[in-house]
Amino acid sequence: MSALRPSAYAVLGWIAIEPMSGYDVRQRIRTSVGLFWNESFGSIYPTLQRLQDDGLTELVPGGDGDHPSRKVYAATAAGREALRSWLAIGPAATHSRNEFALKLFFGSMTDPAAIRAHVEEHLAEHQIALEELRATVARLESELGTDDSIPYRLLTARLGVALCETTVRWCEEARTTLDP
Amino acid sequence: MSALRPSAYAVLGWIAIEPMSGYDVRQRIRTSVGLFWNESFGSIYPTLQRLQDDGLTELVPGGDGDHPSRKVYAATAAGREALRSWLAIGPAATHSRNEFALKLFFGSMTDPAAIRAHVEEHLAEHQIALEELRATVARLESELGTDDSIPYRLLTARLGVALCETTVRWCEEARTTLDP
DNA sequence: GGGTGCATGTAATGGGTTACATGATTCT
DNA sequence: AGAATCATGTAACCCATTACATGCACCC
Repeated sequence: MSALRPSAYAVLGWIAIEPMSGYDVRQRIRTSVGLFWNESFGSIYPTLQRLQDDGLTELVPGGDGDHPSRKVYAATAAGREALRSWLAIGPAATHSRNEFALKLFFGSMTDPAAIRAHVEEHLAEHQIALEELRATVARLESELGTDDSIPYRLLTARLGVALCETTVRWCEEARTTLDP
Repeated sequence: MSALRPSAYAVLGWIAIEPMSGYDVRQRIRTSVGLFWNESFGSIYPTLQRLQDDGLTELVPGGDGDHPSRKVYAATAAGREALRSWLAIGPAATHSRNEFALKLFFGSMTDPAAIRAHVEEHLAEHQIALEELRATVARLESELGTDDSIPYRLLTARLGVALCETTVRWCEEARTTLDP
């Protein structure tokens, strides 16, 4: 029985906040910590199986019978305890694979117009992400006090906003610098 | 013959800037785009073999005979062309695995003191990274005009500085928010 | 002599992405 | 009726990390 990977805790964490399906977990990860973490279905469903086998989650009645294949998972006491101890140990170093930054770095070795286009695209993407994150922050602020998880989720969203704002500002400056 | 991965271009890119060894490539990646990309030896050496097989790099005399095992690679014309076209196509979406952000997000489910400790550690790491990046920016600014690659490397370093500054600021605010 | 840094490489493991496969439901 | 969304799952492939293995050089 090998140790659970961070991916497993990303899934378990959401289930511990609120019982939900694998499909839901994916949506939630995308729209909450999506900037910092993501999981594909091909990872989530096997992970869910593993969590079940280890007794960290359990199936609960799915509410409505609209989607018969839908399976709703909840965290067990053992699951919450596993999560608690994993969260307490120091996080592994972040390793990102930012292809945009890589291509920018080697930008002198291709067409300048191509790099300018990459910057524009990067800007557009981050402007969209920024709007979404700001909406998330506003929503979480209004939900303060309703759930213990909100303050932490808010902090994370605010980090996302701050990083996106910085990226957007940098893109706008870079656009000027790279202007032909 | 499958397509080259981004990793291969990260290696090839540095070799195209200046002929160097696999060991050098690793150092350069760490101290330049390290915040956005990293490669381990276990990835670099096989990649180098692959680049050789594809005729994108070639071995050149190593300069001094101090380290007889040292192999210095240079980019061929074909290598530069492969790099040029890869750089021009739109970068794939960034996917980061930021375990710190993940643990913060689920922070309500563990000891608050543990999360505060994570924030302190995150702050310390980014303060160090920030100093290094500022030194890099200063060095690159002094080297402007000596090489075509400098302006792009400078832009990348400035993005790193901006993101680190934002992270440091966020940590300092979070420290206050999480104060017991 | 010992520790650190330079230098190259291999092998195994493991896990995540991608693509594939299927089917129900809701909305236009 | 068709498109989009909800929903679960499998299989293969790939590749990156990790650990292992080796040896020289330099400095204290």
